[in-house]
Amino acid sequence: MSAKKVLVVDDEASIREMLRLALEISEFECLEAADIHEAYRLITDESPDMVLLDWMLPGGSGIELLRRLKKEEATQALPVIMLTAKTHEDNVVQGLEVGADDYITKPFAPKELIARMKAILRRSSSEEAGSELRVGELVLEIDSRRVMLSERALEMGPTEFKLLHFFMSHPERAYSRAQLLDRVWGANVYVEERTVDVHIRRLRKALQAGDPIYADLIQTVRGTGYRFSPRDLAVA
Amino acid sequence: MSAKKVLVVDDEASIREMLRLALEISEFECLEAADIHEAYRLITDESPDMVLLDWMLPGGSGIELLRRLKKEEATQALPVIMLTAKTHEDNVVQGLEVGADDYITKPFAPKELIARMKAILRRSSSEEAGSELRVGELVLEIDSRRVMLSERALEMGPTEFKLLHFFMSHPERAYSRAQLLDRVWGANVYVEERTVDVHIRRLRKALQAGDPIYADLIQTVRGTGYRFSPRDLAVA
DNA sequence: CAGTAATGTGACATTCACGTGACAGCCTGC
DNA sequence: GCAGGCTGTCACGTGAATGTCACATTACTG
Repeated sequence: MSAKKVLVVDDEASIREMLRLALEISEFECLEAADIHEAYRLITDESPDMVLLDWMLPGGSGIELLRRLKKEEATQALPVIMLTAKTHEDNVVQGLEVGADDYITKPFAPKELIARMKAILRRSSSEEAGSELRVGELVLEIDSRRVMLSERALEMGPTEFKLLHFFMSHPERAYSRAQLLDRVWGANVYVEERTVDVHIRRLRKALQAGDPIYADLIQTVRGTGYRFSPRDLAVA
Repeated sequence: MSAKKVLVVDDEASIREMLRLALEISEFECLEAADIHEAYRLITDESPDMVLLDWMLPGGSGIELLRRLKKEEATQALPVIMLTAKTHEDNVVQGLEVGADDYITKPFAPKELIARMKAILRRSSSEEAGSELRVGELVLEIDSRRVMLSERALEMGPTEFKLLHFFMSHPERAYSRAQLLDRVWGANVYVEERTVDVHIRRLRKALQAGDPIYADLIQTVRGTGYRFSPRDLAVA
């Protein structure tokens, strides 16, 4: 994998310097911009893989840039992490609503930032893989929001679809109920953990209706949670 | 989730005391060391989940310990937060280069320290993902929570999995039943020491089901406890 | 070689996690 | 309004996992 380009947008030179250091240690290529105008130029000229964006910037707050990026087709998919000194929930919510992929409050540990960046890059690179996910005869069509099994459509609710989508994007890995709630239902939603069980049940039922073998794709990991395992399908 | 063990390394008793207080309020288990030698002993004996390390220490500065920890395979992944009174960029950079996960300058708010600790633990526990432990044909897949032996999955309960995980992370070393209870079951859990024997038995049985040779990986050290010894596998 | 302490092992009761069906509230569209 | 799909929660049943014991077996001691 070639080095990823990261654009740092912050008006304080010392912070840019610190980030450059941290990024280069982790083998990212680093671009810097001190204001929105410069940032926008670099984005179009250099097409970085990710943007680290300060909330407060001269010549317009960072969120304006974010809004602009998300409005334009070409830059919509560009991952953005907001950097903010503020901890108020409002800002976080506002940032995420406009489309930031993550936010991190100053001061932060460089390593944590790097970790989040990697997580986001991993996600975005695996998600652009076509508009459908496939496991054996099972095909999840993201755009049409349909699931096909051996040419026949499977019936399932929106939650089961999202759950299956998540599982198919993250195979061979056990997730706790809490993690699933977080990733599928979304954070700051409170529902009982056992609710996951019920939706797992519904999803299994839907898969089973298509082909009994495929229900075994979703395995229970006792004491932990669930796992989607195409690997064991071939064996069976 | 069992309480995380944190080792505090500082020569000033008052600071250790303060940290112990803060940590215990936040439900961390706290170990203390006043010098590098003691710190190193505790790290190998108690294998804490994280180290808070003072920069200036008698008998060698903290950074020397850090360097040592990062050089050795067994302790490389152990998260370290540097505590320092100095604010010079140099030190920070030096600390991060050697591999500290974060640094924090005195005086600091306990709350901030705790917050950073949690952030780092969250990361390290999820970053352990993707990795796997391997001994010969035996592969412990951490993120999928499975144990494979010669491509076939082994059946075992959660406790046996944790036990094996611990053993594979700490090979060639004998542990007493008390130590195993502490590490695998978690501190402040009271069960009979002989219970360990039973789970050892179950684990051996699971390994044996895969390949009889592999049951010998777990050796009895009479009068002491048990040892996981891949070394003797090749010999046999 | 007997005696004793330490460990192996099978069985068992209990606890606990999970599967499952039922149901009430909530939307949405008719 | 009501019909129907979707959701979250609960209660109940079941089987797995756990901890403990009793007894068998093995290793040390003198």
